[in-house]
Amino acid sequence: MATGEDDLARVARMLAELAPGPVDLTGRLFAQWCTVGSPVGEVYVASTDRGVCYLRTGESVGGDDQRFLEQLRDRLGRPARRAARPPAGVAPALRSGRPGRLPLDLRGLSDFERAVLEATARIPVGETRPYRWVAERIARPTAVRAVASALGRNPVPLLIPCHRVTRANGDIGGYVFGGQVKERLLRLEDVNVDEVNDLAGEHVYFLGSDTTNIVCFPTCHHARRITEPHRQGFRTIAQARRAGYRPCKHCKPAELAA
DNA sequence: ACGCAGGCTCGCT
DNA sequence: GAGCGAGCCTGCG
Repeated sequence: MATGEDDLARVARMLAELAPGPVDLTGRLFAQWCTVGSPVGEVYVASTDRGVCYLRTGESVGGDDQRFLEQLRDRLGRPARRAARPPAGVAPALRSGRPGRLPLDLRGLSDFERAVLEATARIPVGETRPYRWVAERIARPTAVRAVASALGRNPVPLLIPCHRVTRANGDIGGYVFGGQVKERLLRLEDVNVDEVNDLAGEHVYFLGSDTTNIVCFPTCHHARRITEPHRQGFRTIAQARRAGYRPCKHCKPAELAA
């Protein structure tokens, strides 16, 4: 619980920041929150004047406004007021699964955490990537578990699509809101979860086309267009390379060119 | 051969 | 500097 003194100090600092120009005081001092529909039911969304800063599903807080507000306070450390509507763009972003240029306020996170979230945000709707892929994209190829930890602290799930990051062995992996919600989200995005599982059962983690000699992650949009007779499965990228394939430039199943 | 549980390890906070 | 995993790997049954 923050004390009155903490709040006063905070207000003083914020007022100092305000000095330069005319602004909406209320917008600067208070975060705002409201609920909005999403593919997995009502979600609570909080935002500051800089963008969305926190999101929880109604389910995850038992539909209890107070529980959401406690969690928000832990994340934000400043007061929040209820708003009638979410910031512009939030509802479409949730509906489409594409945050696009929706402003997010990720202050308070480490550089590492922000890098993880930024890389994750680039995974297209309907596709998945392994934790290792995210680690490679942020130039920390061995920090796979730290990536997982960072995603576990994602303050804005759904908007930053951490549900699209799955385990290398084909398992769906964990999720803030539970594995079942993760799977539901992926199915709603038309990820063929069953096919991915079937392939993993045969230790196939990559798909290539023998007409183009390109290998992809199985959920890559390009992989899904490979016609049956030309589909080749691979267990590793090294194996695919030995067979004369190169990694897809869209899904980038291997960062290290060779 | 395969699914599973346990142990282990590695960066980050 | 210790603790902590939304993972990974291995060995067993």
